[in-house]
Amino acid sequence: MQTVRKDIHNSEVPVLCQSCEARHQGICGALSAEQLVTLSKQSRRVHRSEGEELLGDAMPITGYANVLRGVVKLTKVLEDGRQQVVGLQFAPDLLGRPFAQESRVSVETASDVDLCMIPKPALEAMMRDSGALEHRVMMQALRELDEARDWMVTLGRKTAGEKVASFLYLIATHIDPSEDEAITTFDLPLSRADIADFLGLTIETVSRQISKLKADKVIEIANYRHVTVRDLAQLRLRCG
Amino acid sequence: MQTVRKDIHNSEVPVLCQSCEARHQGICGALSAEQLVTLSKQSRRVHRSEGEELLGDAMPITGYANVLRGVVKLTKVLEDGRQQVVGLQFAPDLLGRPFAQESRVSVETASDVDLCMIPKPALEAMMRDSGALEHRVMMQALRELDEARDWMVTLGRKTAGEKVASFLYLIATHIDPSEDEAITTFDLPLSRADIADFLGLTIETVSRQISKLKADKVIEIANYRHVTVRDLAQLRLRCG
DNA sequence: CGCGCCTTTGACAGCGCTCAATAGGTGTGG
DNA sequence: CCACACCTATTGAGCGCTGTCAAAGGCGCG
Repeated sequence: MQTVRKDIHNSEVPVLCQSCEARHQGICGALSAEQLVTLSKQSRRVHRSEGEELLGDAMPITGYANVLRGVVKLTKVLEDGRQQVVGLQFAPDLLGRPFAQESRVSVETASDVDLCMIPKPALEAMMRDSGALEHRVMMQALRELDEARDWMVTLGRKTAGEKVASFLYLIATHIDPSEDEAITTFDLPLSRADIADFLGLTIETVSRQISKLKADKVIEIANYRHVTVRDLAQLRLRCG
Repeated sequence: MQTVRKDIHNSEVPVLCQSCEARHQGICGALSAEQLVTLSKQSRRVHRSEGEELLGDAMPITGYANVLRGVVKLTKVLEDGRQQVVGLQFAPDLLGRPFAQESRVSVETASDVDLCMIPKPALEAMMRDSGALEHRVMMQALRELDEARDWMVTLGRKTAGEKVASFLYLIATHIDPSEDEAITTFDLPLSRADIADFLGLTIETVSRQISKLKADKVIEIANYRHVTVRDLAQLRLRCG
């Protein structure tokens, strides 16, 4: 006769969560089946198309959301309109600045995305109950801090060529959360304008640098968006 | 007869901690007198002079430290020597990337500093016991993340003049943790080289922009380091 | 097929970097 | 007390990278 461990028995895991990535690598991995049921009752999956604003800067935060598929960008804008992308969120990241009353960034979809929306009180109550959950949220915040600091070096000290190479390398290593290694062919989840705002450049400079990488046979590009990395080592080298 | 609340009765607070800023605004504010005693037994106050390296990049982390006075800079270096300051820590910030095995930044004193060193196992054990402590550490990490993202806008989208104004404004509002408002006269805690590495500029450009602010009567400078802000509104305006 | 949007490419200008010389402040020794 | 050295900061000249402005090319969609 087979032993059944309660916490992984699928009949106790909400249908919504059964094939969900956030339950493994994401924050829901810190929850028991029981907690998962409680949380899933208040959550709902939604789809958002490319270019939608999920939350504006200085808007009150009403909830959190797990990214299940796609890419979400966090941006800040200066008064005169200059824009900077300050973060990219991939599955299974949690969206939403924990414990903040209002957003300090604008949150927009960079591609089509699937989200699992969680009301703010629901997740925060569960964080108070479960140290393990709060710990996992903290670990994500710390990882985001590491990534932000890595990117500050790129923004402050790299040339345009190095910035574009760094961006392509980042996407190659982050686009598919299930892969540990970099993948060498993928669709860019960002427009040239978004890439420029992420790198602190203009679209023209981004375009020129991409063309140079193409001319140097480091990458190939079809239909503006579909990238094949022909020489990953060379791309890595050009990151500075 | 006076009521004595145990948790604030000074005779129970370790001597080391009695006049310590970290006990109020810093992470130690989350601790009971009893926990404070436990932690203080394993901690020690130390002084470090300007320009000392506290921890190298990729070095194993042996402990945490509260900044009690002075400024500490976190830097990253590219292989060819280009350097970027990715964070500044003022009192009563906690130094040390929580739960990391090794450092991802180089930690150096930017000025003379006083620190309260805490062994890694001691603080982490107490975080496991005290959700309130872990929560406070998390809140600091989230604040640092907010600050890093603010700075990404400065690095990616501001002109040299705006960068220097932003730096001076940051120092005016952060140098003295006891002041809520910006203070208008202070000593720069960073050399021109450090400022340049923080702003992603060269020392020459930093110098030129400071001279311009001086010529425009926005600030005055004595002895290279002592700054008086003559027109704070104008300085704010020039931050972009 | 024609229109609109995104991207690419080109010409030119300007901001910030590089290289170099000068100025100012600090510390030491005569 | 001053002369000198050393270090940091300032100032200047020239150039190159990246931004600006403009036009053309490519893809999707009606």
